[in-house]
Amino acid sequence: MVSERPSYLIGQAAALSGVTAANIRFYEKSGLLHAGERGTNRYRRYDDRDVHQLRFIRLCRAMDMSLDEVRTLLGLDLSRKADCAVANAALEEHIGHVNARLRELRDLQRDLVALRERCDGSGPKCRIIEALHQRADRLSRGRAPTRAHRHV
Amino acid sequence: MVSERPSYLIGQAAALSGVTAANIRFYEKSGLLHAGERGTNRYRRYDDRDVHQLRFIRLCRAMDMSLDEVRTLLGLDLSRKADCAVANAALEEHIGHVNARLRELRDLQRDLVALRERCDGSGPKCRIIEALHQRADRLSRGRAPTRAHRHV
DNA sequence: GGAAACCCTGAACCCACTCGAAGGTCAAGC
DNA sequence: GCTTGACCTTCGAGTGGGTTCAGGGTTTCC
Repeated sequence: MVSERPSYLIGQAAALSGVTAANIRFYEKSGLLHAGERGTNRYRRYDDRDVHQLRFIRLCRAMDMSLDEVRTLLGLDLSRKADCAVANAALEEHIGHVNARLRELRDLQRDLVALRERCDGSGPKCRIIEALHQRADRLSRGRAPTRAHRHV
Repeated sequence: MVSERPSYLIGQAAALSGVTAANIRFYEKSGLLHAGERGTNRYRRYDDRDVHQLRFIRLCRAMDMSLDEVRTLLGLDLSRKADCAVANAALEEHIGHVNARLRELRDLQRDLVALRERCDGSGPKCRIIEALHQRADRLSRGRAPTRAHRHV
């Protein structure tokens, strides 16, 4: 009896990696996961390296990288100097995105909490909505672009 | 000569509100903005209240509310006590979302910076990608749901 | 041999936009 | 009166990163 490398069906790979089966198929279609050979039935088969790769993708996604960024990282060769520089640059840029988003969210958070404290439930009008409308009026003066978000 | 209320074409309303013309049409189709009457040509016409409403929507969107949340707020009557409670609850929930997202991003930020400091450009392998892969392995032990994000 | 639990594909749907094509309207200038 | 160019109209499709569904095939267990 030959000891074979473990081979998983998509559901098992999903359970092991934390990526849903539907999403695994989606990643395959998107070129992030190589479409390996299938069994006699046409079921997909995965091994430990695939599961690792799925976890890697999940980690990057949890870090808010786009699938394009993940694709780039997956294509890098760890032992090449040039590729290391690429990874560095990608990371640097990504940290910039996250920082920007973090600043936005912190400002937003401050605004929201200030808003909440305006409404004590008494008074003839809802102060919250009133405040929002006043804010909208002030928005009129200094006009800014609608979309401030980057991909993160 | 009768003094008429100002009436804007969609492009002017866009310039005044900071919402693109295409987006204004989209909001109308989505039921956030009432489709008013049109002129003899079939051009949309807007007045100052419409522009205000657009700014209000833009503000809420900048606060990362979903269009559904904005629709709710727009449907509220400022002078009704019950509606004020609704606004309060919506805001409370929204603050919760933003807080959760903020926590995630802060953790992420810490991780990314720690990652960056691992790579000094020397050594035979890229430490960044290596570290990411190790992290992916550790991810294996404690499995978590793929999607941690809410709408914000 | 029948039911439950798994797998397959392809397509539709989600959100919040964004863009393009193809055509209608209007004011200014020659 | 005609052209030019800047507006406006509608409709349809595309984006990213998935999720869900319909309509099947396969495997496993009792």
